[in-house]
Amino acid sequence: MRTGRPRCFCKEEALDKAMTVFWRQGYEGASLSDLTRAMGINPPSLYACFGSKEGLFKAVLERYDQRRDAFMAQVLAAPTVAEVAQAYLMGVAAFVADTGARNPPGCLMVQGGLSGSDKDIPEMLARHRAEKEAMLRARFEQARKSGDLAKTSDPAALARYLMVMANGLCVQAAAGASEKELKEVAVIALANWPAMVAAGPKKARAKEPA
Amino acid sequence: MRTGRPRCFCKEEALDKAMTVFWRQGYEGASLSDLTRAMGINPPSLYACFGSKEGLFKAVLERYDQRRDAFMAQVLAAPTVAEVAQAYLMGVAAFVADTGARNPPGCLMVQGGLSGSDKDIPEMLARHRAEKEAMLRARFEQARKSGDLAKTSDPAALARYLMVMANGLCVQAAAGASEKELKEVAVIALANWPAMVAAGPKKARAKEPA
DNA sequence: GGATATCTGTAACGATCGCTACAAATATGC
DNA sequence: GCATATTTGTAGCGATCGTTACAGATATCC
Repeated sequence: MRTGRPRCFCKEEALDKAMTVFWRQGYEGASLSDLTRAMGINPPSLYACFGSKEGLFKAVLERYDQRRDAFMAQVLAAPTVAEVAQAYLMGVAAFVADTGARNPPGCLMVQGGLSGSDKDIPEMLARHRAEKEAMLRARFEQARKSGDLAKTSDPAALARYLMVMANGLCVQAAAGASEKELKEVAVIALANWPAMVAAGPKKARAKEPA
Repeated sequence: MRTGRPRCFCKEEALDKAMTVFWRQGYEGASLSDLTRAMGINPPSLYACFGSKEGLFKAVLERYDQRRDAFMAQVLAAPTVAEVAQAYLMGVAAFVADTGARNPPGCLMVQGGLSGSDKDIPEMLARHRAEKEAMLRARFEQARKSGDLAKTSDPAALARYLMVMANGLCVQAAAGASEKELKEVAVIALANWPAMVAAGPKKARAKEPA
């Protein structure tokens, strides 16, 4: 066992407390005093454990990812692409609406900071979002090989479409939309999914004038 | 004419300079020194003209709205709901991708601040976004009365769907997505629009487990 | 029971935050 | 020309920012 005075707080609990602050107020909007107050510790403990505010945010983000990994695995395990899409969008809609009051509405990877005085945090969050998108894309590419998805379809664009929907749901949730309202949107987005992936998106229409 | 020493800067130009700072860095990420440096004026001039940082942001947001009013009017004037949807999403995709380098990528109403240390700015931006959504909803309600949209369809949900897409495109654009990538997503979102609005979204599916 | 190592709370660091007091500068009204 | 009104640049306000020095507290090692 390690020598020295032991830590007086639970690292995981402290990260959860910090997560809700970053989630609700964003990276720049969360001050050190906000964080230490919520975590129930003093600045030196925070810095000894996490190094800096940005280090704390990284640790929070990793914990956030861990929590969502189970959800993503469940989504990707769905047997058909249509069911993957449905599980993903309906799951996101349920998650980002503040159902249990355990978390703020929206998503840390969006609320955390789309912009800021420097680009570190926005880029970090963008990388994490891109990672989720890559998972969906890989699943769709696999489906195209196995024949579940038409050869003419574009797995990358379909994955991006789902991510755009998910991020849009986050924005709407942060503004106070209800789970019912978000699921109505998800249903619309999914309504024609089977027909769409069977035929593939009509690429020609992308060249029409906006 | 007014007495006293005249102003040395153009209010509109100053607002445009401030707009790009708020757009790129968000409300909280934009410091007074960032703003005054970009605007080419000193703090007292800013405060005499706009009252406060929040006052400046409000003025910037109003100017932003004015710029987008022409676009919204053009969208709403499209003859059919399908063309309204297409004009809106393709127009947004073109706008939020940093085409001309005249503006930062994304949308001020999203990048400006989804979260923050206090809720004033996020709520202000949410109201402005809701205003655009209300315009689309009114257009769809009118279309339902005139028969362009099926009686079984839900104008509010359709308008919300378009807003979710638009906001999602903003998030993706802020992370560096190209206009081509965004338009591919828009095309997917629009691909089945005519069939959808003819039949109306199937409400029953909203009650399926996520 | 020291010696050592780590964590704790207090208290404060320099830098920056949003904002403003003040006097010089520059216009109009008469 | 003189009084009045408004804007300008300088310079700095109190508050808060993220961060850390320091000494006391509490554990293990031997």
